Amino acid sequence: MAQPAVAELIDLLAIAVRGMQAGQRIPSEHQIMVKYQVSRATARSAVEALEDLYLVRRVQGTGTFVNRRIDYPISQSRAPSFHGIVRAAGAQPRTVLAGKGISPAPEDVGSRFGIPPGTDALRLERLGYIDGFEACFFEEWFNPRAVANLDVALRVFESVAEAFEASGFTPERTEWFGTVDIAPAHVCTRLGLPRNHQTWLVESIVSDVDTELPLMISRAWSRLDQVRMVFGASAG
Amino acid sequence: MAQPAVAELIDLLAIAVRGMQAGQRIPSEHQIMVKYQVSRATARSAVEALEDLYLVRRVQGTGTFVNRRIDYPISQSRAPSFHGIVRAAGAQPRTVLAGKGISPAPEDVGSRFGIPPGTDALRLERLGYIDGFEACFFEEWFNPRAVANLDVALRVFESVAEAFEASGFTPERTEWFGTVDIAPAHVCTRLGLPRNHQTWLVESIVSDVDTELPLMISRAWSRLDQVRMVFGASAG
DNA sequence: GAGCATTTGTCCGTATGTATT
DNA sequence: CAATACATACGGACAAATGCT
Repeated sequence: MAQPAVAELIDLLAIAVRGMQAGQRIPSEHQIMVKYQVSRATARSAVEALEDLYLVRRVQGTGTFVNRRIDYPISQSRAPSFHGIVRAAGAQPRTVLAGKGISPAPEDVGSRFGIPPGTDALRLERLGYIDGFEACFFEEWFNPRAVANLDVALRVFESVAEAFEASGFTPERTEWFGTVDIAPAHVCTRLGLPRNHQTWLVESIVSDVDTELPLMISRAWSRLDQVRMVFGASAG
Repeated sequence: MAQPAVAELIDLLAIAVRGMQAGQRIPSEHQIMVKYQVSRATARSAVEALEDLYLVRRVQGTGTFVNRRIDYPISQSRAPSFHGIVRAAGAQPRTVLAGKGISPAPEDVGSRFGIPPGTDALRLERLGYIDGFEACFFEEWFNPRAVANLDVALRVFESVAEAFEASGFTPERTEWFGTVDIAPAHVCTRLGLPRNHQTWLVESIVSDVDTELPLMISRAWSRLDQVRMVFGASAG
């Protein structure tokens, strides 16, 4: 044969999947096995390949479903509003508080904020869902010089950006870097991933556009199968 | 058992691999099978997992070898010199011309260059190697208003950036975006990847810093197992 | 809650093909 | 040519999660 049986099967399934709607269920491994006259192992590895291409999402005991992936632009000018970006992509955002604490800021965070070593700062952990699936995990440190009552504000507003704006700030991502890396164990757990899995990693510093006061330092890990980060910048 | 046999095996192998030097050979699947008392399939899928983590590189008929991955920073200020970045990471760069042609520039390229539709422009395809392995594939369009004799210059200098500088320009990446995406078939072939494989994709516009004249528009696909792109920007 | 069928997850053994040395 | 090592494929078995009765 010109190419291995799996490759052929992957092509056929990929075409079929692309013609389906997000959330729809694809044939089970057993059905694929019978229909295409291959062994379970072959059918399985083909479906695994589709998963590697982020075309499907598999749930043990239930089935395999067509996956959707949204574009997530990251640039200087754009404020880091999870809700806004997800909605702009036509999907349903949701965030839940996954952890909270006031504790001494780590050295690198504290020096950015311009606060004495050991100063307490608010730290939030949030979990972002897209269309009901865990997609992003945020770890955020807030500058106590800027947003003393943010804890309260966050209960009213759905996004950090809105909370900032309500406090009279105009948040802007002034510094950032992004890459793909292996997520720490506790992040994998939160995102429902196996250990040592690859994720997007975006670190950013958000400052007030007028005063240049650093408002927040955040780290965000995102599932590759849920979002496609697009990093960019332009001189204009 | 607390966790599946594969997971345990992956951990053990990952630790062993991290303690080895780049290029060294790891035990064969058969040796792993015997040593850890697992089936060939289990040993194999563990090694596949190491490959997914970019820790090893497998060569049929030869063996599996410890892989090295270099950081590849992308930012506004940094000129896109493949050689410089690879050397800075302590690895051996090499580029070869993979294709060349003078043909009418596509519309999006032409409009950026400010040339009439259908104007001929130089297009280069280059293949970048890191430590002897295919790592990046570049597709570059050059502005005929800026670098008429670049074809000649490129035979003298090892990098595009140097050729520009020799022509009196100070090249700077003025606009760019980067993400991870499935590479086109011809790119996968060049990079020695199976079809429909994920790669880094970086598109950038390089302009002269003084005149703001666009010099080059390039698209670069890079193997995830060879480079770790780090995108970033800062207000300073 | 218990029981059952379905579906994916893990694991084993075996055989053959293909590329390299 | 032979040995080695990875690539592909088959078949069978059981575990774990889910959803339904």
